[in-house]
Amino acid sequence: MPDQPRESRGSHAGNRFDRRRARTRSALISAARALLAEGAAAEASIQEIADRADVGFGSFYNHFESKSALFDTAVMDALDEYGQLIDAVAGGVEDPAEVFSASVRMTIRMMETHPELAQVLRRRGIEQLHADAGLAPRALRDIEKGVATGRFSVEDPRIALSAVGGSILGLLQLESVRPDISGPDAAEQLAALILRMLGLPPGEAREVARRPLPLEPRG
Amino acid sequence: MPDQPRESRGSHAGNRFDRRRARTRSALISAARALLAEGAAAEASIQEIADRADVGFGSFYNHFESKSALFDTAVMDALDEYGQLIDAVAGGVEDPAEVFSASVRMTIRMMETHPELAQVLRRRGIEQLHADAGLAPRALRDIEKGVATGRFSVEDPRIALSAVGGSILGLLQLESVRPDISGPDAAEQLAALILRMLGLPPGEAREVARRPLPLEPRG
DNA sequence: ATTATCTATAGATCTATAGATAATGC
DNA sequence: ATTATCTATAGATCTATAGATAATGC
Repeated sequence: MPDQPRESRGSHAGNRFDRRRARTRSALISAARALLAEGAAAEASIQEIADRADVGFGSFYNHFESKSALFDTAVMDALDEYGQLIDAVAGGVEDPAEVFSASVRMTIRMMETHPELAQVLRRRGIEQLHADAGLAPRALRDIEKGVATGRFSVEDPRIALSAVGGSILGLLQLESVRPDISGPDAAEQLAALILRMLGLPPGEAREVARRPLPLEPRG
Repeated sequence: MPDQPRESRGSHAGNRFDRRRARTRSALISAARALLAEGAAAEASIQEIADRADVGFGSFYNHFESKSALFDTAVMDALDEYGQLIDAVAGGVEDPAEVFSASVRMTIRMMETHPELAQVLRRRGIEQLHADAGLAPRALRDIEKGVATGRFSVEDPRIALSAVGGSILGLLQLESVRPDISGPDAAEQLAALILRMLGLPPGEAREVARRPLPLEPRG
């Protein structure tokens, strides 16, 4: 079991020991994220990870019990960051249709604005599609809200969540293998498809999908 | 490089040598498929795979150059079988909307009728979503056909394919983590959502999604 | 005689840990 | 004095191959 610092605080709190510790840990997570994004995670040895992080080999075990523990943490870390980016764009929006539209467009554009994050999402997102924490519960809540207000029309919101989330990951995959298909246009098309799926009339779906984004993505 | 049999024919053709060879190869692929379905593929050693296949360790190298070559083959093999099952159900259907409806419902029900196949599809399907062979080109063709006849309304058929395929994988994932959500009802709901996404009016989407399947799945 | 399979093993990793070193706290 | 990091390494895999064995062809 990795040692715990005497007091656990935010990453930049504590004394110099704590900060150094946090830096090492963060370097390992960053290296793991990069490997995840490259698809090289499965083959990477702990030695390679430590080298990438520019950290002594033994330090690994100060922070993680095993490789898979590190990669699990790195996935959660990436999805947390993803959630924050989405919140920054869609957080204050009232209309559930616009929330989804903005989230979808933002996510697809991440292939260019945040490529590493987008690759992690593409490769590992489906496993987290129904997690009890993170983005999924909020998306579910937004679907239910849309149903309650009559804007959406779906029977089981969890099924709709699966379909919405899966279709986003599908387009990330497409853009990943066909780099010629990309950019705002593909994102708007998908947003319109998803809004139709959720029950908006085609014309309205299209209109919402083309509204200006509430905030440009901030990196 | 694994040796080639003197003549390559179908799996049951040739002399007894060829058949024995084919049996060993097939046992390795089956073991790999089972491991893929269990999610244990990443950690499995060649020794474990050979043991599962009830095959001598060295035989592995008669057939595959590496573990990943075997797993790649096993994924293709599973998706081929998947394609055949889908063809059996949707092959003779004319209406593209009904083709998708039947394919979707059949795929979701595979969680019960063909669990191993469904798990492989769930874990590896997204990588094959835009392959040049297999199911993807046929689905793309059906989308284009639907657009040409006015039944579907989408801008870029490849984006629609991503969304359709991804949403199916999303529901497979949901059923995998929440076994209480399953069965024909979930499958019909997703089929209706997908048809709406492709441009059918909600009432019609629902009607098509509930038509009797052209053929019951045959195992 | 030919070919695939099987057994045994050398050599190459790779993981986990022990102990030394460096950085910081008090 | 305390704590994290780093270096070195023992022991445990794991892969790939060589050579023996078993099955089949002709």
